[in-house]
Amino acid sequence: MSTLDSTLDLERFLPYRLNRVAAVLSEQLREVYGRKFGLTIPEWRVLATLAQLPRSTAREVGRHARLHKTKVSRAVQGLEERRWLSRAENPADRREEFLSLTPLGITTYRAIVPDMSAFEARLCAALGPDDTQAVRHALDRLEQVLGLDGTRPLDGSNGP
Amino acid sequence: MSTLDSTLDLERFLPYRLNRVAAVLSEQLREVYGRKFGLTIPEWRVLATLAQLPRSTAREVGRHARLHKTKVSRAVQGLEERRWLSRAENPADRREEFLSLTPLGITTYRAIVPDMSAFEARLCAALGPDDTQAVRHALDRLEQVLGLDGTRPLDGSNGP
DNA sequence: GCTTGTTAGTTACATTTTCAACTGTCATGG
DNA sequence: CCATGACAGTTGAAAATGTAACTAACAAGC
Repeated sequence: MSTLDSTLDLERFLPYRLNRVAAVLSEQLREVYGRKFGLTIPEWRVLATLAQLPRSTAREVGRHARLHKTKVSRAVQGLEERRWLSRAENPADRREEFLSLTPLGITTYRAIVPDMSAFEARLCAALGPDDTQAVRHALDRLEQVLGLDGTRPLDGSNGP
Repeated sequence: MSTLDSTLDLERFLPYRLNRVAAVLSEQLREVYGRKFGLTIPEWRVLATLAQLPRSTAREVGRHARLHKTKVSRAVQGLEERRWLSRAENPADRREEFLSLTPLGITTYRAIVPDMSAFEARLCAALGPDDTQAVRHALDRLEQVLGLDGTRPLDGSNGP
């Protein structure tokens, strides 16, 4: 099949395949939280992260959600404008602020979650239980190898 | 661990995990073809696709590499400016052009491929043979479920 | 020939993302 | 105290991307 000995077949190249699959899923998901709730991807991630880890700082949110600090900063602004998030300066270190979802933000989040869960459930149903498990295992390993499993130093970004 | 019953744990959410893994790989790869050769992601994909399928049209490249036609158009412009690619109008249908890599383009491609292959080889080595196989299987299934395995109608984009 | 509809590819414009420089705060060491 | 350097977060300008409208070419029916 190769025209050249040194040809790389994109269709078999793991990073490319991963990316393509992730891009399709991302796009489909954006239908849910984007079209329906007017959220950008970083905004949704910040929302979801704060629902899970209330009173995080922007830096912590970025580290957890793997968002560059500028994305976090702008997402926080957007969420704050919509009154879905509030800030509280940390008196012990006035450089940083604790971020929390407002009741309105929590309500929005709760309205989104079932859609997201349903989306994942459909995906898993299509895969079937064995292959769902296989996908999870593959991700476990990839995360370990890439140092994404939490046991890692981490530079504070996910590609800026 | 959940603060709310209706909390979605991002760390366990498949689309999010896939995305994060893909983002890290992408970022690391861009070090190779980006920093070293000044290529954008679409440019690299067009280059790789044309190395594999010479004399494709822009549309064919886009379909194969899953790039929106605007990305293909701009990538082709960029590659042409660098004299890595040339166009030849199809006389049978003057709307489309056959795209080919120039000798210079092929040289560049051949200079990149070993880096890419080495990158993948390192990844697979870190995973070990069994888990590499597991990752490939997981991707096979995901591609099937998402209709990315070539057996699909396809709308000509990968998210524009 | 002359519609009408479709397709390949480009371009214009708005939104997003990136990158670097910046502000204000903390920590350390003189 | 007051450097010096590090760090949290913000901002502006440049680059990339997404969307839609556009041009030019084909194709089918009249």
